[in-house]
Amino acid sequence: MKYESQPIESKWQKKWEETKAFHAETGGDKPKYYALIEFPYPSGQGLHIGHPRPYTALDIVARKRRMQGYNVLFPIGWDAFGLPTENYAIKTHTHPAKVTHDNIAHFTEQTKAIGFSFDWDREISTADPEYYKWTQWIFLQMYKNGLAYKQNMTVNWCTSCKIVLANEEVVEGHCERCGGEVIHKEKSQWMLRITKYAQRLLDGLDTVDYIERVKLAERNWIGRSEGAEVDFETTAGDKLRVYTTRPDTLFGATYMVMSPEHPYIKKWEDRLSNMDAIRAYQAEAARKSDFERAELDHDKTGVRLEGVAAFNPVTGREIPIYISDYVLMNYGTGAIMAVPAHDTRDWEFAKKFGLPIIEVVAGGDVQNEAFTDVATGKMVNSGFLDGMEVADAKKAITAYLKEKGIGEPKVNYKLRDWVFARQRYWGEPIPIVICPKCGFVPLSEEDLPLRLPDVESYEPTDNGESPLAKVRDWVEVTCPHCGGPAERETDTMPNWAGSSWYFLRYMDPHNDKELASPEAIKYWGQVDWYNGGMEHATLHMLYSRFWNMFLHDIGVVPNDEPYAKRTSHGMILGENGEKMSKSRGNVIDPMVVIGEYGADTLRLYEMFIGDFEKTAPWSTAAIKGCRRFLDRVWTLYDQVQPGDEYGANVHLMHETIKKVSEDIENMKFNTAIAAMMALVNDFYEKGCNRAEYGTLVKLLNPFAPHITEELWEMLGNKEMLVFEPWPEYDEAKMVRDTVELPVQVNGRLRGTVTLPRDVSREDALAAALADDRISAAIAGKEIVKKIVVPGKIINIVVK
RNA sequence: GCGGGUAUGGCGGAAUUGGCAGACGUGUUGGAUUUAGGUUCCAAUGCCGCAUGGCGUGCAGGUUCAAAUCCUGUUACCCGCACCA
Repeated sequence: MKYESQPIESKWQKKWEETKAFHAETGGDKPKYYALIEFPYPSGQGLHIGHPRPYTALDIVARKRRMQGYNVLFPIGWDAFGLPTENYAIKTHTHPAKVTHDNIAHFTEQTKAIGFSFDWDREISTADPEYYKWTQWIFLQMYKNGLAYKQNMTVNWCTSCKIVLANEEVVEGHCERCGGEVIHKEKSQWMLRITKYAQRLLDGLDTVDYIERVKLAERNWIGRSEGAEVDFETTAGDKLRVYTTRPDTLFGATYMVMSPEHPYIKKWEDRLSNMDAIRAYQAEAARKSDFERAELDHDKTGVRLEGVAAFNPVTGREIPIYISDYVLMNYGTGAIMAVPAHDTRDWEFAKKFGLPIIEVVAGGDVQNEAFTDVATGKMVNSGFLDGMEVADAKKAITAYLKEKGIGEPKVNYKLRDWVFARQRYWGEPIPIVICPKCGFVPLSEEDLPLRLPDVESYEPTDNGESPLAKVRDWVEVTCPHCGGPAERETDTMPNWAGSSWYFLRYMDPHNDKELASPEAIKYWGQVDWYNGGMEHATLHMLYSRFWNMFLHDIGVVPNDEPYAKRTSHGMILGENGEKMSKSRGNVIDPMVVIGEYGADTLRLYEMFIGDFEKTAPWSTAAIKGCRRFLDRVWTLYDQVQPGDEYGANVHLMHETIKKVSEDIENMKFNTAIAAMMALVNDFYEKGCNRAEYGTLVKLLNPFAPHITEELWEMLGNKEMLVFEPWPEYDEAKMVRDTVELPVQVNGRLRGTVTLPRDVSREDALAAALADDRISAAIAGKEIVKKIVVPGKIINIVVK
């Protein structure tokens, strides 16, 4: 009988669905296990060939855990709000809700065809009012706790999407989504105070099991630095405060630079004689996009303030003040002390403007290049710091500044507050009313969800207002506080909102009283294994950890950290090694692959394609090998001999069980499959019995669940394979009686000898010397050294 | 510029407490089956050489009985972040 994937796959998918084989009940005696994949954005293109890679990987883990006796939660849902859907809706004049509904239906059908063991009873969608009710609820709690605030600020404005972007969404001065140019714009925006959690987000990384590159990406993004804030007295009679990580170089500060947006410019207006030039520079800086700033690379520009200067607090010397756009208003204090001898940017600026460069750390040639090495070098030209190492000088100067009241130690973070508003329709409405009398008034919790109104047009407005602003009968409300006329907030939440807490909703998805019951939250606890793309290491991961920490603080969740373990998969590239895209014409459709080879082959190949963590090019040739392997497993059934215990293959059986079991835990899916292939090759050579074949079927089940269920049934089993116990191995049974030892002469392989496992060193050596090839290789030479590594190798050194 | 990663046959990739380099798959070649193609099966397959043998893990050194693996230097490519003081 020939292996035909299609009827087998339909049969078992139907059976799993009918018996609710993968439904997870909250509670019970079994230990719990929560495996999570990043829920997909249901785009119009349908499932991408990249989706099944991480899904299959965690499906393997989930299926193995069930066989190991765990109560497994492996849920699926839809990250349904977002811009592409809205843009498609505009283009086709279809309601985004309809577009989303259709896309989800399409994704569901495709996803189900691959045979993942998701609990479909827990399916969620972030665009469902029953879901976003709780997204809004969390926002209200943040508002009440002072973590949500509205502020007029410079924002990243995508000129193409007509939308404000978070810093995280700007890539090289361009919109992450559409590639349009991003410029700066003043706008009043809702913000979330993630910076308040900067240190906790950093410290928490020490308590979780994330792959190192994810931790690194998060640490770099948070960007903690230690230094000091120092006050410089000015000729205006006030003090200009700077932040520096190198207080040790204070004696070398020969000028100061303020950001063009620094408020002191307004304050000093009357004293400044060159306000025209200053204003012109400010206007120029404001107009510049991030992209233009990056393009200019390191060509420094600036204007000197005429009329106000500062005094170096340790030398007492008068030093000039400049404004320049290389100093950013939103980091530190918006002003710096410039030490050209020991900072590359300051050095470039000083060279261009002819400013003095004073060496304070010996070891470099500061007239030719800034010397920034802090590990070597001693302090010079620095008064009481002279002769000290940099590290000691830092401590000494910081203590001195504190004592004199001119500075103090300070920690800074690159992390910025989260711009939590989009001028778009297809997102969660922000549940706030703006009242002329009472200011911001949050909706009461009973009024949630605040539903999106039905509208005719979703076009963004040219002035940057949300399309919701045009829906007057929705916007105009009475103030919940004073009863007077008021308006709703018309901005919506960014689409990171819904995904920041979805792992909690899965625990109790149909609860209409709470975001999830305390019992469910307590039972499922942390996500045990969360896998997702590297591109989310700094965005989604930080946002959702932040929300979870907040929910922990207000007593909703028991754990500070939501994810116990985080791993990341590599992208699947086109056959030509380039990223898959329509324009490159190298797109592989997973549904076509399933039609040709079956879902089990697709799953197997995506796991076999290479190291799970690395990118891998698709190969139409190589996938055939996986289908061939399944054909061979299928055909082998007819040759199975009777036998309830492992027979001739007993050593290899235990070795393979160990290898597959461990490889799954270490995400080495490719070598797990290779081991099973080698086992099947061995079966074809030596034959196999029922016990051996049954174990192969079990080991292969998480990878290729349909064919293995069918074979399991053919073997006469009544129960589904899904809950069969995972095979166990015994190290003792892996030991063979004899070992084959390689024999080297002078480090070169000259032969092998087969010896009893526990042979003595002397006997092993004697056997090696008795070998014809070995004796020929050492003939007429003096043996200098004999090395015998038991069980590994023999090496004879001759001269 | 800073941070991280990678480099192994024609191709994807194995092998890391230093111990037979190239598992597994693909591709290729030859053979069997077949009217033929496809499928399946058998054999070979790192490179040079008829062969004994020699050479081989980006490159150049080093440590060691023994190095893809450790050390020093260097090159190329990929991915983050990017004027963060």
